[in-house]
Amino acid sequence: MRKKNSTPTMKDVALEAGVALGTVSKVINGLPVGESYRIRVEEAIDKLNYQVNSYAQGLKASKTYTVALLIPNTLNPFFAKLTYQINLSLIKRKYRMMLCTTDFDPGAEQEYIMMAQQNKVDGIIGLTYNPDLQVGDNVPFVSIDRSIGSHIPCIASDHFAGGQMAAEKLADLGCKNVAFLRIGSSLSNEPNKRKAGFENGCLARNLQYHLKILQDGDSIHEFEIFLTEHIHDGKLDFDGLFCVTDYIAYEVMKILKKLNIKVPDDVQVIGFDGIQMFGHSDYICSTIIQPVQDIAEMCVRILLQDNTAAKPPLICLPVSYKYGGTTKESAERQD
Amino acid sequence: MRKKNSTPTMKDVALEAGVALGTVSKVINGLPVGESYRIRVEEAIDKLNYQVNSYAQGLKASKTYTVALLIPNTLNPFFAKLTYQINLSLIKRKYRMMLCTTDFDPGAEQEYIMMAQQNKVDGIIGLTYNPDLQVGDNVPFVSIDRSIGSHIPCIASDHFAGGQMAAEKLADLGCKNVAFLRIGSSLSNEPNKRKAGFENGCLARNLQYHLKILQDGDSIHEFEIFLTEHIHDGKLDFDGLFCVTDYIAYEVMKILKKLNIKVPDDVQVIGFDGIQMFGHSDYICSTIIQPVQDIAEMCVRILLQDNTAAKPPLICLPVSYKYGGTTKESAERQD
DNA sequence: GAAATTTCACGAAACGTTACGCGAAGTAAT
DNA sequence: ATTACTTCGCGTAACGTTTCGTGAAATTTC
Repeated sequence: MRKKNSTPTMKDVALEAGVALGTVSKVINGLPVGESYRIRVEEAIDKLNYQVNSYAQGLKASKTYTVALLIPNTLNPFFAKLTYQINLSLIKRKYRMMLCTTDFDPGAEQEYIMMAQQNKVDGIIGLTYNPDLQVGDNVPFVSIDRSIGSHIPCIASDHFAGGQMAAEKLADLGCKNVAFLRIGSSLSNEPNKRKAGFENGCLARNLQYHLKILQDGDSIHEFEIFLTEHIHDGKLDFDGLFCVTDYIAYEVMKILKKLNIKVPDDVQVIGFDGIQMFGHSDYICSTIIQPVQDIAEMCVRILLQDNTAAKPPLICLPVSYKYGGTTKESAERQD
Repeated sequence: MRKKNSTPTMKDVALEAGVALGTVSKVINGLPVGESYRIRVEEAIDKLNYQVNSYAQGLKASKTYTVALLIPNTLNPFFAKLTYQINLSLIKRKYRMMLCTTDFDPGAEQEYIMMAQQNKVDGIIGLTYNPDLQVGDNVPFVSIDRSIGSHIPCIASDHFAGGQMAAEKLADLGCKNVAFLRIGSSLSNEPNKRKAGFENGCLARNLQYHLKILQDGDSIHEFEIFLTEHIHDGKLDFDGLFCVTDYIAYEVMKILKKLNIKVPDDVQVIGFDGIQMFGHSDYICSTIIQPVQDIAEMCVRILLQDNTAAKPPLICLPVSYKYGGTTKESAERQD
C-alpha cells in the first residue's frame, strides 16, 4: 500500500514485494536475482505501475543518454533530413536527442553549448558557424562540415570530390563553357571546398569556367545581373551551371525561366545536396547527393564511441551524382 | 582545492568560498543572502567554473524543463515547420525539447509516450495517429489535430473553415464544377473536416463538386485514372481542384502536366497547409495556410499553463488563403 | 546595560536511484 | 557431523541538489 498518491518509487515496490531495495534495482537492471524474488518484484512493478526515475539514475551514473544537436533550423530540407537521420541513429542506441536550433546566430550557438554542458548531456553534435566557438572538453563534441580545433572530430561529405564530380559530369554531358554560382562565406568550412573541387575538375577536363560568388549581404538578384550580362543575342554564354546548393539552383532556374533560357536544352544545371520535394518525392534538379544518413550515423558513432579510442580529426564521406531532370543524360544513363 | 578531477559540485564551491552548502544554493537561486557571502560564493563559482547539475535539481524538484514532441518525421515540410516553431516557443520559456519521430507507427507512438513519462518530462505534445493511444494522466499532454479523450486538449487549425474557404475561393474565381482530391484515412481527426467544410462551401455557393478519396493502400496513380476518366475531347470536366494537402496538389499537378492540362488556365488548383520551398521561398500552389506558429505557441502555452486552470478540449485556430500561382486571381487581388 | 526580538548562515535530511560490504542460508568436502 | 566455502538478498552509503529547523550573532527595546 502506497503512502502518498505520487508516483511510486523503488521503495514502494520493495515494500509491496516484501524484498529489499537493492533487489528491486537488480531486477530492473537485469542483474542475477532469485527466480521467486524476480517474479514477486515484477508483479509489484506491474501492480504499482512503477517507472524508474531517470533523473535519479542520471544523478547516480552521471550519464543521461541524451545528446544535443545544434543546427540552424529544421526548415531547410537539408537540415531537416540531417536532424531526422541523427535522431534515428541516436534512438537506435537508446539515446535521446535535445534539438537546439540556432538560426545561424553565433551567440545562440555558444549559449546552447553552455546550456548543453550544464545539462550534462552525454555529447553534442553541432553544425555551427561561429568562428570563435568555445567548446569545453568536458562533453564530447562532433562537428559537422567544419573543423573546430584539433581535438574535435569533423564529419563531412567529400565536398571537394563533389565539386570535381560536378565539373566532370558537365564535361561528360558535353558542356564547353560553364559557371559556378555560389553564395560567399567568410567562414572556413568543408562545403567551401566545392569550389576548389570544381575548379580542379574543370582544369582536368579543359573546361572553361567562370565563378560568380555573392558577398555577404548580396541578394540572389545579383545572379540575375550576372546571367543577364552573359547573354548575347538571347543566348547564354554558358552551356552548364554548377550551383553550390540545390536551393541556389532552384532560385537560378527561376531566373533562367524569366530570361527565357531553357533548362536543360540551353543550359544544363547541377546543384548540390540532394534535396527532394516533401522529403521523398522528386529531386529539385540534377545534383550531387550528400550521404546524409551516413553522415548522421558516423556522427553518432564517433560521438558515442569509447572515448579512449583516438578520434580522427576529419572524416569525409563519398557523395554521388543523381539525375534530376536539369541535365541532358541520354536515356540509358538516367539512373 | 578540489579533491577529485571531476566536475565541481556545490560542496566544492562551499568549501572554496568558506560558506555552507545552503548558502551556495541560495546564491545560485537568487535568494536573499548577505552581500559579502554572495560575492565570495560568486567568486568561487567563477574560479571553479562550477555548473549546476540539472539532474540533481530535477530529482529534487521533479521538474525537468523538458517537453517531448511526438511527430511522424521532420522531412515533410509541414512537420518540419511545426517542429521548428514548437522548439522556438519552448526555448522562449527556457524549456528544452526532446524530439521523438514516430514515422506514423502506432507502436512507436505508444513507446515514446511510455518513455517520455518514464523520463519524467514536464509535458508531451503529440501529433499522433494511433487510434488506441494510451495516455497516462501523470504527464500533461496536448494533442495536435486529433482529439484523444476528453481530458486531453486538442489544438488544430480550423480545418472545416479551411475547406469551406477553399470552396468559396474557387467559386469566387469563377469555377463551376470542382473536385476534391484526398487520401483517405480511417482515423477520426481534425484535418478530415476539410472535406465537410468543402462540401458545405460548395453547397452554399451552388458549386457542383466531385469527391475522389483514395483508400488506404491506393497509390497516387489512382488520381491519374480519376482525372483521365474526366477528360473529354482533351478537356477536363473540372475547372477547379481542391487538394487536401499541398503535397497532393504537387503530385496532381505533375499528373495534369502529363495529361497536357494547363494550370491555372484549364483548371485552378488550391492546396492546403501553406508549404514553402526551402521553408521560406515560394509557395507550391495557391493554398489554405495553417497558422503553424500560432498552433505551436498555443500548444506550448496550454501545455505549460498552471494545470489547475481548466483546459479547453478543442482549440481551432483560423486559417488563411494565399495565392500561389495556381489560381486565376486578377492582378490586384494577389496579396 | 540586560532582555527580547530579529536576522541569517549553518548543516542535516530528503529526493530516487545504484553499488557494495555483510551476513545468513545452503552446499560441498573431509 | 563439523568445517569450509559459496551464494545471494539485505540494507546502508553515496550521487548533487533544495529545504527547513536550529542557533548564534546582531539589533532593538525598556
